[in-house]
Amino acid sequence: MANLFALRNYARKAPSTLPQSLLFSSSSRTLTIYDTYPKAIFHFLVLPRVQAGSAVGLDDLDSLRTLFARGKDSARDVLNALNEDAQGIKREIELEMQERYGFKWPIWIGFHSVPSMHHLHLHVISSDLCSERLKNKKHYNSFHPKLGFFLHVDDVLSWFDSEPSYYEKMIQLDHKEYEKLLKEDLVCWKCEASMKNIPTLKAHLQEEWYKVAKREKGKVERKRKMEEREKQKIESGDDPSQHTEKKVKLDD
DNA sequence: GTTCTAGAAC
DNA sequence: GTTCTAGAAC
Repeated sequence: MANLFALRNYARKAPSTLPQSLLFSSSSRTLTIYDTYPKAIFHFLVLPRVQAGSAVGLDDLDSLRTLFARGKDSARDVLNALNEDAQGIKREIELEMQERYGFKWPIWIGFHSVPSMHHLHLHVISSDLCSERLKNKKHYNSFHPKLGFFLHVDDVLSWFDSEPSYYEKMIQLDHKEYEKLLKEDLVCWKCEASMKNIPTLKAHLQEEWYKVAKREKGKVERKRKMEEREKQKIESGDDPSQHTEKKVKLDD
């Protein structure tokens, strides 16, 4: 059985003491770990660290709810720090996508509205959702980008600049309401097709990702060929920019 | 959060 | 008969 307090224990230690197989990177405000049970090709968790002298303690960092309870300014400060480092992780994933696959695809950054482990954690996950570890409806629906259970970080940050009544409503994070969403029928987040069960959905997600891969690789290949043609034209003295000049003169 | 497994669904 | 889901875990 997984330890529900594992993330809290990671956050309270010096990042350098964590195993290399777990720690991806760290900053003064956060640490980023590999999700132990990744639900996509790339899946990281960004965790806030306790700041020396800060009024926000380990208990306040337990979840979005406890953080919001600590006050609006404190919450905004912690969430901005998480978001900044998550954006950096996203850029690193994109480099790795290019390196390993020759193209990149969307990455989602967000929180689960009802957390399953103690200590606040921001998911940075690639949109393929292709993973051996994605095994049931709850897993899938918790990352569905349009269902509502997965709270995109940009949306959460927008609460701070919205009407106070909306802010107060959103920070309630009614667990009962959000948990209902996990029971919803399986629908492909990309093409909206209904899926009768998990194995069918997984095969479909794989197909959707292959389609993206094929299209993106095609783009790269077409670009390469076009650049090659342009280069050959210039080398053979047939500079296309000269054509424009001649045309202009003819028009005179 | 996962693993295990009974019994529902096909 | 096999696949698949969903709830218990002492």
